[in-house]
Amino acid sequence: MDFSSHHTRLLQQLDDQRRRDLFCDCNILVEGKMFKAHRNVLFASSGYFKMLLSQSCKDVGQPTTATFDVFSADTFTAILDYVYSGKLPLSGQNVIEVMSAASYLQMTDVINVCKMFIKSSLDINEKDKDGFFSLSDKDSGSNGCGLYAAGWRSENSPTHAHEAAEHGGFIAGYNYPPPIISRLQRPFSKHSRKPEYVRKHRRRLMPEPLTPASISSLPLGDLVGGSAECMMHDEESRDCATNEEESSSQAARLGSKAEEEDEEALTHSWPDSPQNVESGDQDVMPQISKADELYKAMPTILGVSTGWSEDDLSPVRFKCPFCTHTVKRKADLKRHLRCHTGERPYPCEACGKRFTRLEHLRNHFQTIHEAGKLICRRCKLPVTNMTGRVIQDGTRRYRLCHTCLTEAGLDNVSFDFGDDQPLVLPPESEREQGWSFKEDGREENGSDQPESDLVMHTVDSEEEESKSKIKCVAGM
DNA sequence: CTGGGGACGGGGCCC
DNA sequence: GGGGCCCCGTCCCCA
Repeated sequence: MDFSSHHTRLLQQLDDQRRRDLFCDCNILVEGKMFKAHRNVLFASSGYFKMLLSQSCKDVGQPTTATFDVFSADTFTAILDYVYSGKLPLSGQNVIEVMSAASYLQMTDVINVCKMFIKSSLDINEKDKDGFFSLSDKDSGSNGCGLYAAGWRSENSPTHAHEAAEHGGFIAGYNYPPPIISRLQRPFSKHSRKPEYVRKHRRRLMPEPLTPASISSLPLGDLVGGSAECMMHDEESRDCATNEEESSSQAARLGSKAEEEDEEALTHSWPDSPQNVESGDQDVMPQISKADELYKAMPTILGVSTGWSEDDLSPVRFKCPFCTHTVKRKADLKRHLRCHTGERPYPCEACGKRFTRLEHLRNHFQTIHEAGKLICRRCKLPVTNMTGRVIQDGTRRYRLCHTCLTEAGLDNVSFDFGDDQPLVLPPESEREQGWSFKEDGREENGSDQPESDLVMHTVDSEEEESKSKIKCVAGM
């Protein structure tokens, strides 16, 4: 007896009943469009509905009606289809809104799949050596469109994979329970005006990108608007190309890898794109480069012809797929993408704080840990080693003039910061744990050879001090 | 409560 | 393309 297909058939039956409006006891009104569903199915699929239906459980005999205005009917259609089929039709155009809606509805597995879709589309995550799922053009047919399946996955779910292949997409399988998303990336940028929540809490959020809960609290328009606009030139991508063999193999690999890596991946950085992405949007990006691989993996990042203008003689600008921002250079786009991915490849060895750029790290280190500013922190007057001293306060260093030292009662304290006395770094466990970034296959965080190993150089004379620079042993 | 300053993020652009 | 510099905007802290 084939037990493994039982739940599949059961789900198909329920889906059939839903489509025929049989035994539906829950009405969901989205943007004026009425959806019928079974409350027990919704209850089991969504934390939101679980709460909603729990509160209205006394009225079991009466149909429950829920109204949503925070996402579109199309989005809810995709989600409802997923609930009743385990297959999630994702594309670059709907993934953000689906993820946002899933966050609102507290459907963690859907969020996971969306997150993986985005991550794979970005292809920033290091291509796993043993074949971790990556949505390259080759996989997705240069369209960023895939058919994901999550949940209800049997141990050997060839049915889904096969169906996905038939749909021209591919399958991402999950086993229940899906891992809890701990972090998501911020799909905002300076130019797609950040929601008030993000702007107000940016500093607090920076070490940890948005959580699903926080995303759900964000205005949907901010999530959707930029994305939708950015995907406008993705018309040709609507046709999901097929690659059955790849789809199946990817699905199989993903099924085994996704669950164990998902949580980790969320807290990891998204290192640079893989080296072996093959096909791409050759019409737009004929050159093969590291950045191209990223763009190929996210085919909506394309050169956008904006025409010639007085201010900009360059006929092509590169458009961010997550916001309306365009840049002249691909390298600038690559840099810009970090503000969406949350990638922070440059950790401060002193305090663990991570930065998107080496220059930011350098500035931070010089300012915070190297007492690089030759001004008295207290009176703001210029200070030299002759007129003041360096004070070490934890991992912070700053300068005080002799006057302020006296006033602070620190004039008799010995501050002997010789060259042989490096900044005392906090234990690894106490440092801020953020992204663990890999580049060129080298572990950075917690490894013996970090990418940017900052070495403190304390000098005596100003002349030497001016020469004192942060030494980035590797990567510089 | 408010204004100033520090720290930081991000864009433009040069080398 | 990467590194770096400059500039500006935002947020937070503190007086």
